[in-house]
Amino acid sequence: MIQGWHAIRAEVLHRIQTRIWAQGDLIPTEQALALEFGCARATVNRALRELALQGVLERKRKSGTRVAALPVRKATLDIPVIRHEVTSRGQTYRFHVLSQGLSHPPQAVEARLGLPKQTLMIHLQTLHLADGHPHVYEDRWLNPAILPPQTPDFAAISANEWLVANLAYTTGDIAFSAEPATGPEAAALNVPPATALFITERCTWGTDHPITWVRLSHRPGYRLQTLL
Amino acid sequence: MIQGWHAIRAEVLHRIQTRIWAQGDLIPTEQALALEFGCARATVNRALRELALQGVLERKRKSGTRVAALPVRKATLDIPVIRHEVTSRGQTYRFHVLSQGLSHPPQAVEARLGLPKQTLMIHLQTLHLADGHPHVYEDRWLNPAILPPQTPDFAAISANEWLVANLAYTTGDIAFSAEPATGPEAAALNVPPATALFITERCTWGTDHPITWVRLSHRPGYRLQTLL
DNA sequence: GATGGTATTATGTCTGCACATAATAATCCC
DNA sequence: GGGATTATTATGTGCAGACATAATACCATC
Repeated sequence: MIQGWHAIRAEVLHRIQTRIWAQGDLIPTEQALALEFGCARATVNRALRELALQGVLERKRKSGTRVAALPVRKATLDIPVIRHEVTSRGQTYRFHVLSQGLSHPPQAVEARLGLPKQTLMIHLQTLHLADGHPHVYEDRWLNPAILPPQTPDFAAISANEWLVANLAYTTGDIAFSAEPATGPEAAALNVPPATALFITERCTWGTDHPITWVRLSHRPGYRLQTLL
Repeated sequence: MIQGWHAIRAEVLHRIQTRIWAQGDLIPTEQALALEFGCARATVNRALRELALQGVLERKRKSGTRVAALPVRKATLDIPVIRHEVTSRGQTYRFHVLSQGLSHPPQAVEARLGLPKQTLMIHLQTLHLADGHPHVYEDRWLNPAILPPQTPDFAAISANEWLVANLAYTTGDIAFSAEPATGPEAAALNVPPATALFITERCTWGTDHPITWVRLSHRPGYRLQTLL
């Protein structure tokens, strides 16, 4: 006897893996499965919903549920605060603000954040260190409009942490790429120019205003990893 | 009057954003919220569960639900089949198998897949093209034990697609990094040696056997992007 | 005071039922 | 035949109530 939505999910997955239900096939209705498994429809629904979220099944009202034909696998990445990423590996964390100032961001940044031209923004360049070694070079543009009258001391608390602590829950997007180290990056990370660096680029918006654009250049050897 | 779990989720998020419930705070119990919103506890549960999945809330039995103090943002990436990635941008897709053979994988690959030493594996090197231009260079090791007696023709169907079509639903892990182009990569992608390349490395297991190890070297300029 | 059992509590899950909604199939009318 | 209307159907969501489970708080005992 199968019970619990976990078990049902497992059973359905099993039937897919063993091709009892092949890719593209329509599987029985929730009703039918509930009857077969001897449980309520809600329980079957819970299991199937989970699998649909994962990309294994495709569901449509009235049409029914089918096994995804060309499954787009979904991987979930955790984006931790840098300090956590470092200390969770048992390393000590420090950071230096390399430069801080008010200036006009490059056009690309303005455009990405949807700001009018010639907006003055806070420009921060920070080096994050793990066990004293360069770990990440951070290049950040920050919308001054979202800061309190008394600008926080970003030498004491990193901009990243100040933001997550003070602007809870924002939307945004994130992109990963590989790029050759520019001059400042190479100097900060202490690597030869044009070294292959893993780049994280993030844009963040609040409910009404753009907040920040940040580009993280990770030390060589950095890997972003997750389970499928 | 608030109704629907979507609305409840939005309301809770709003209260967090406006600091009615600050970070680290315990929020009211499902009971209490259900009473306040005039709905069933199950509905509140649905909304809170969703937010917990997203990393906004942390829930523990008996302790209650609290706003995540240092939120680990979770980003979901779609890992499409390469052909889809290309054609969905309106480009034409082709691929060439550069080499195919049976040999001993490097020790690192054996170890990652948990195979005994000196196992013979199928080694495939493939170049994927978008509009005729190199898009991804693929270096794959494939466990022959999982193939049918009659080895499929990987010149006709890419190994990637053959696998998703024939071995539905597997587990595995995936890692992203930046590395300088090696000789074969540079040659295949037609870029100077040591160019910064975005690398995807994936390991896949079936229920009992390891299946494949694959390393994808993306053309310069490639970005992996998602919403937060 | 330390230790181990017990009560309490908030979330996790399940059941059965109901209605809503979207998409398809069937039908009717011109 | 063609187009608009009406059923049908499978999933989406809701409710009220129940028991399970994990974690904590409390208390009795040694």
